[in-house]
Amino acid sequence: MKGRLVRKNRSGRWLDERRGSATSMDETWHPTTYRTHTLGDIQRKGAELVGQEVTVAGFLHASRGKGAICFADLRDGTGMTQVFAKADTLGEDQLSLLQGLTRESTLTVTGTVAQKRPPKTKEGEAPPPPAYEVLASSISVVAEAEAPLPLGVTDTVGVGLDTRLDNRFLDLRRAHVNAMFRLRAKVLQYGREHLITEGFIETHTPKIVATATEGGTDLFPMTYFDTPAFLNQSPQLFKQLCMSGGLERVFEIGPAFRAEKHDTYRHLNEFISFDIESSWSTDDDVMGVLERMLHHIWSSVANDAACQGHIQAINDWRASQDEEPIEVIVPELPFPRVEYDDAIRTIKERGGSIEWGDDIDAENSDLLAQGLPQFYFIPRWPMDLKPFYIHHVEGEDGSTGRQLSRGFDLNFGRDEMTSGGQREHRIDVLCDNLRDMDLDPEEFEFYVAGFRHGVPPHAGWGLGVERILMVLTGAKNVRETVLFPRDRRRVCP
RNA sequence: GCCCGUUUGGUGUAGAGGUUAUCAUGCAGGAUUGUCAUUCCUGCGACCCGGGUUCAAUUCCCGGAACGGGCGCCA
Repeated sequence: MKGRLVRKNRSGRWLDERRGSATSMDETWHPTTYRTHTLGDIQRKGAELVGQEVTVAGFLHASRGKGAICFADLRDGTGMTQVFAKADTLGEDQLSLLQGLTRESTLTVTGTVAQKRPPKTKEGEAPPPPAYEVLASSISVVAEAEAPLPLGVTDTVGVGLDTRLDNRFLDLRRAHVNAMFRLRAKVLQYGREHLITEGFIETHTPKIVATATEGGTDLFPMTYFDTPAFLNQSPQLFKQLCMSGGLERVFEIGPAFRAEKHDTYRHLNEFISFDIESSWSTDDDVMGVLERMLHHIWSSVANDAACQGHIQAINDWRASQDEEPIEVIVPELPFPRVEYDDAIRTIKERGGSIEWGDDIDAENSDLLAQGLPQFYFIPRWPMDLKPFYIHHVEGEDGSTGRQLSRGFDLNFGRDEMTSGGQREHRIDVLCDNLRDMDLDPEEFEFYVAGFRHGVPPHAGWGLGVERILMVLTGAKNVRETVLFPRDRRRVCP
């Protein structure tokens, strides 16, 4: 954070003039029809720009001064810059236009870059590092904002989540909210980057499907021309067909739809699933892929200057809400593995009410997570808790003598991040599994057929992108991590 | 699907069976200012809907709607 350009706000903290910086130093910036420089540029390259004429554009963040001069803070996705206006350089008409402009209006400003006069500081307090401003010679109002705003972008008052989501476009203009989605893009970028280095290729499978549920959840029905169809709950069956097709290692980042009427901090009816499938692999092999990928994401975020800016924006906000700052702690490899058998024993020892063969609910997960501050795997679940496509090895029995599976979960604290496993590639076992779970192999013919003419053993997993973002950003509600979340009640906007 | 809770200006809140309904933010107007989410003055703006109890309901009761939270299930 050396050399940050900061200033103080009313609560006495220094604000980062470059906060929300979108462009890393190594990215290439091309001027557009509307601007020669971003506002972040003015601060970063201010020293060399002094005296030069620039055109900048952005939202009117705040304006001060109704007399002979006016200070207008302009904000774009890369930072903030103050515009200084006085009648003798801007002209009476344009000055009063600027002074009367509503907050959040968009405008372009042409003027000369200058170093700001330093703010008054209390005795003994160090002045902030130099910052730069634009001395306006002309302005052009692009789109005036109606007042009052349904949600004050700079207001100190709190705003309910529902109000925020109803007016998401304004909510997104707030630095810490904007930062969330820039971080989201980075997480996907680094995840993708890692899988490509391990030889995975990106695929897309259909979201409109004819088959009924593969179990465990309800689907959204729809009409596909004259045929009944559904929105897919997971790319599972299709990525397995890719294995049969010899694509070897695939990944997919795409939407999944579940029609469950849940109403919790961690569920959505449309979410982004980050899936992989890998041939000639076991559950243990793909757990390795997962932990290496998460490690890469975390260490990359920790070493990315833009990400640090986003984290800082979130922490500035958290400080104003009296919340502890978040920290990017790179998880150690390998992640702990707590087999289901051991998990049940540990939960019982800690006073949890659970029996072998039960799913591990949220309360019991809290007990299990004690002493596990980071990600941890739970491998080797009972076969009858896992879907029909999960593989098992005869003779691998739990402490009660019941068949174990090659399915695993990855948790963080009480929350499940990932579900995965080695898949059943033996067609006879697969069909038995379907029948055991009261599913009709006939209905899954398109899938079962993929196992009839040779198939490699394979394994994979599906990771909830939103839940990973919650861990990274400290968001307490999954809706915070989605631009336009779809939950039980919300389909608009 | 089950359980619990909330609903007061644009936004976030305080509060009481009879109030001029609190505060902040915002908005409008004015004064001031090389300011720093400026400061000061003046003004504007609200009790979710329907029914009941009562002399009187925004306040109590019932129902509805919207929203929030927890559980189950999952990512």
